[in-house]
Amino acid sequence: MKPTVHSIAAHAGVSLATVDRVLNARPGVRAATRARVEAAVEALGFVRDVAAANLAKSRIYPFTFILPANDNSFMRELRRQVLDAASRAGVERTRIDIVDVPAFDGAALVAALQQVAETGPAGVALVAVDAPEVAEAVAQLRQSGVPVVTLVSDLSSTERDHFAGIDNIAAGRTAASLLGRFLSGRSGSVAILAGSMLVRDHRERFEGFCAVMATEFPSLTLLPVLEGLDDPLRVEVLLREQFASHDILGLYSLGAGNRGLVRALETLEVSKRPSVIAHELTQTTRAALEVGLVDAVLNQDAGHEVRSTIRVLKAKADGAAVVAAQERIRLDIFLKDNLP
Amino acid sequence: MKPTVHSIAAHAGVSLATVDRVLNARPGVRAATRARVEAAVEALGFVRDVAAANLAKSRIYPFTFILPANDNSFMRELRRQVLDAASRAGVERTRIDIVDVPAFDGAALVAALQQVAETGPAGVALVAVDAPEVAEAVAQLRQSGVPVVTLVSDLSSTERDHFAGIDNIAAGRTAASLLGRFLSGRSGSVAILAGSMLVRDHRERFEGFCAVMATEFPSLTLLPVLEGLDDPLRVEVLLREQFASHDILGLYSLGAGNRGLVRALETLEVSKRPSVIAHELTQTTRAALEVGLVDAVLNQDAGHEVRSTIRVLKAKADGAAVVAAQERIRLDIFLKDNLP
DNA sequence: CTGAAAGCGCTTACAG
DNA sequence: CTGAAAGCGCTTACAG
Repeated sequence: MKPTVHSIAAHAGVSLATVDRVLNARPGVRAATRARVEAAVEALGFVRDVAAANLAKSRIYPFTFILPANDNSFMRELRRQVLDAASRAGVERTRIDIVDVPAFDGAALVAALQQVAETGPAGVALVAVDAPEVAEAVAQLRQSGVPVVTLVSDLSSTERDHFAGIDNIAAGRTAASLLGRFLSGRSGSVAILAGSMLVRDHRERFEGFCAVMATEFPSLTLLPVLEGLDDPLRVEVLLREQFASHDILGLYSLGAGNRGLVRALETLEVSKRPSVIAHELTQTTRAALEVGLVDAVLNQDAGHEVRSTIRVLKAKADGAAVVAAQERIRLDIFLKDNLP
Repeated sequence: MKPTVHSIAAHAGVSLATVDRVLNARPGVRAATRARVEAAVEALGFVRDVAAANLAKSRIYPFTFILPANDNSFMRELRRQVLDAASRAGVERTRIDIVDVPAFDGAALVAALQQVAETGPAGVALVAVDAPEVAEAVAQLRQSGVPVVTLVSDLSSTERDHFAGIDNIAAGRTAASLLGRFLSGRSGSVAILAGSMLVRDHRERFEGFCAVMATEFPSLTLLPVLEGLDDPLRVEVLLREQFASHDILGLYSLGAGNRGLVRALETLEVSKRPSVIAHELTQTTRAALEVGLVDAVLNQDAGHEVRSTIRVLKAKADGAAVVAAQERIRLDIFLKDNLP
């Protein structure tokens, strides 16, 4: 028989209430009594049944997701996944609230964090803007005992409990490695299209991409980064200008706004189309893969990120262990041959 | 307030015991009474708290994994992951037993299935051998109400509740697509190394690979498949023979025994080494990726497969829904740049 | 500082 | 065919 609070109480010669006080580190237990209970826990190898505890507490975990009001496919998908999780909230004893903030706005994020703190959440997830004031607000939240998970885009500091997102440096390196091999041995120019160099995930992809290109594919020349601000129209204009002035062998689109990318590619004669690697599997990039306008799509699974965030927040709230491998967010690589 | 069995009992004017009988479809309830309870469930939108039910039942789910006693790295890893899950079994209310069977042996698998059925499991997972008698044994198990999940290698028939494994045709297609692009435009021979064409996953990878090669890379010629039986020694001998008689541009290793592959590759001068795609990230393939002997490794995450199997078996045992996207096993593509 | 009793939402004998 | 009561493993007022 697995030991229960009853076994512990009997073994330590105390009541259930006292066992509970010790197990939950509540005050008002004499040191000697506490020691007896702890000894019993140790001796019997007691491990508490979280489900039973939650039932007794009628516990539900109020979690808040702070999401940027960014209107691109990926963020819409992320939001959809959070709503999806919210719809399962009943079964999972969670309540999931979404708070919207303007994108790329550290001050707004800080304000949101402070406001959310008031509501006494059991955990908070946010798409971080990598700024010191945000790190500070997160640190305060954590000091008040609220676990915090960064989602998709991380903070530089270690001031969060967990990051649910991909390794963006590895993503950039992988893009370079694939593109370099697709262009094997050829010499020429490679275009790079980013959203904004102010966001950490874009910066990291860029960094990884350049590092591998420089060391492994010296015959390829990187053109200056185009900042498309994830805006399809702007992306299209920038690319068409670049296509007009350079022969492009390869292109790495490391941000969003890929509708503009596709439109620009379509203006090129087939023989002049570059090898292209883009990020995030959306309707647009999927269609582009299928017709061969894009060669590979690097993806992060928003559903996995959201479910993982919830599991981690729950575990942290309970002081329980996390299955690390389960929470690692993979870099998915899609060719037209392995689309889901 | 969420409705509970008490709300239902009150609404229907019956006792808790009767509510329970109806909810669990137990006999001994008059049709009219049953209807009243069902109406109450419907009216109040009741959904039962599985955790509370399991607590009341002191339920643990006895699951059995039937694993081939195949001594290769992947199967060892799969077994390790099952043991890992077994070590968390207490917390998850499961008990996990492993039954060993000889590899590639349908008759032994049938015998194991029948023997496991005797023990009254709440669910069974097996690495399937794709034979009619196995399908039949699985069908019988399911008819007795035991959910069955195939793991890694599937049955042709639909006689199982779920398959926890990758799409092997897509894997083969992806290998061809990558290899074809890595060799862009060049003409020459491509070698294919399989374990055994008797196993469904290897056959499917081969099929997908050939299909894409034929339609998209006609300048590459496929050499006849080498069957290495997942045995490193045999693999090495076969490959060295082939290297002696042909110039090889590319190589797809779709089975195991990759220690032999690496040894054979090492005998070639650097300039003569082919582009290589292999399966399953193991110590051997990881090291080969890192030194550049292998260009890409296609992988299935054994940990994910095992955890997914357990979630699905639990859900099936409870008649609950599965989060489909969560249970999809991805084809991981590893270059040396995105190793975990 | 400590304990007895009731309760979380469900199930299980047992009695009728 | 139906119900009252006890119990699963834990927590929570309340009383002392």
